[in-house]
Amino acid sequence: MVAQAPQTVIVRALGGLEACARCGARGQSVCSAIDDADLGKLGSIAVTRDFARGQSFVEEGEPATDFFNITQGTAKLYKMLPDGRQQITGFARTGHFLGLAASNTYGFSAEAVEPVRACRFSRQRFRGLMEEFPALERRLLDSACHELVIAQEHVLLLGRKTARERLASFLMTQRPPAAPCSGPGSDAANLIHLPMPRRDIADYLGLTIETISRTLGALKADRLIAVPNQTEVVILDAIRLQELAGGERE
Amino acid sequence: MVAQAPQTVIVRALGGLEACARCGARGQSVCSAIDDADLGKLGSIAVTRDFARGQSFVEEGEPATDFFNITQGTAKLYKMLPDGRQQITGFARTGHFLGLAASNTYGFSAEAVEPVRACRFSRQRFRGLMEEFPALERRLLDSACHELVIAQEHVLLLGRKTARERLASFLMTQRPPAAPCSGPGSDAANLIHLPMPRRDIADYLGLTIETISRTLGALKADRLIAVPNQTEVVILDAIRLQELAGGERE
DNA sequence: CGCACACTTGAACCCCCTCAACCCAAGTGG
DNA sequence: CCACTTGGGTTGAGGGGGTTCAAGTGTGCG
Repeated sequence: MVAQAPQTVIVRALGGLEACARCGARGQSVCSAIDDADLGKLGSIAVTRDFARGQSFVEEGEPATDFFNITQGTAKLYKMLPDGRQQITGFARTGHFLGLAASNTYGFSAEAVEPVRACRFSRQRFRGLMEEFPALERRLLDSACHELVIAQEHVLLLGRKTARERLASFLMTQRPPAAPCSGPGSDAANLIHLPMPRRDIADYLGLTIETISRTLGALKADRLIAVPNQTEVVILDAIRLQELAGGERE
Repeated sequence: MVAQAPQTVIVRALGGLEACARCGARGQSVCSAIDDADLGKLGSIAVTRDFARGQSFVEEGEPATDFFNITQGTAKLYKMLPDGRQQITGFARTGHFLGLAASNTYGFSAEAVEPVRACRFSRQRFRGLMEEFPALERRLLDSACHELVIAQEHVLLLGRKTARERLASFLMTQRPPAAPCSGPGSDAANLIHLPMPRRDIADYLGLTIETISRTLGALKADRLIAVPNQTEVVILDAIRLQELAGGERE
């Protein structure tokens, strides 16, 4: 059962003609495949929804009725085993397109790890739009290929990297995207915000929370990173951390 | 550098008009998106190649110039770390479409684990065909989504399953596809041929060859499987093996 | 026969897990 | 204002699943 937000949380089905044009996430998402003139058609089938931290909006095994596009916040995508073991397959941030599935049911669950705003599209209507705008389909294929590459990198991490290397890899991928205005030595690129708890980092890296804690401590002791508080990490030596992430034996 | 087959091994650029129509892999591959009348156009840009066991035909990091479609045999797709650690991301069999990449370089390597025959398509020309036949692009998107689901299942396996569960999962996925004529209790569905050596199974499951050997022995001792020879496994108790693969604690 | 190669088996080790205690900050209520 | 609770994070001690290292066992092939 997909958790439903209370009716009051439905933000707006209104303003379909403008919502998309004003959307800050547009440039980072598949929606940019549709140009301004036709944006109304996209807006008319989109419903904006807000999800509180901990709220889930896709459940593995349920009928795959909708696509989602994250416009704000972070969600975790995960699979579970019957005895409760959890594996997070990825974190979805602004611009991430969700809901591609091979069958008629979702193959994963999605839950907000910090407040999330997302556009929901009926699968059926979105498919209609794809027929009308081939560029949208092309963009979706690109997106799927990109996710495939990420997933294969994740497979390498889980299958062959040590705890230290996994954490280094994770931190490198969590670096904020380089702002075009900032120089290469910018500090901003080395400040990492971690909206998710240790439990989720562990479930993403195939480790336990204790190992996350200890390994963070070890990286800190080696002066590769600093940990000012629980939700932030500063990269002190990006070069060595990158080598570690890449699996170079030290 | 992509290993080149000797010139003599190029099978035929001839018969483009008929090769695809007679291709046994057509029904299982993306090529079925193109109907008989237009099949010549597909054939005209396809080159059939044979690769011997151990020969590699895609190298991680090299420019992604081609797509491949496996029409016979089995190839392993893998990534490597600088110190030689290897992680196999999947085995490509008949009908598997290869070469989707996010960037202009391949994100993985491919090597034949048994003699492979494949169709090679220039990326550029194949893109042209996609413009002409939207059904081909749709089919490719479906294929990418399917691979994504497989990859996420692989992530779950590597992140959270025990060696026993990993091997059980692997064996269940290696079962031959159910032949439509055979009944449900058919023995054929329980006879597994493993063309790849233990080393490759280990590198796929994130384990070592010793653990593969020992765990196969344990499953055999528990009467879940039989191992008549090195390349074959017989599933004796599909139900319990499936439970084990699914992560039910015993 | 003898070599090569893949696989199996055994013993010791180690990285990470498990279990448990502890810390700390943020409520909550009297 | 402080006692109490709660939940996330850290730290410590001990154990175990899988690795490592090493030897042994086929098995095909010249």
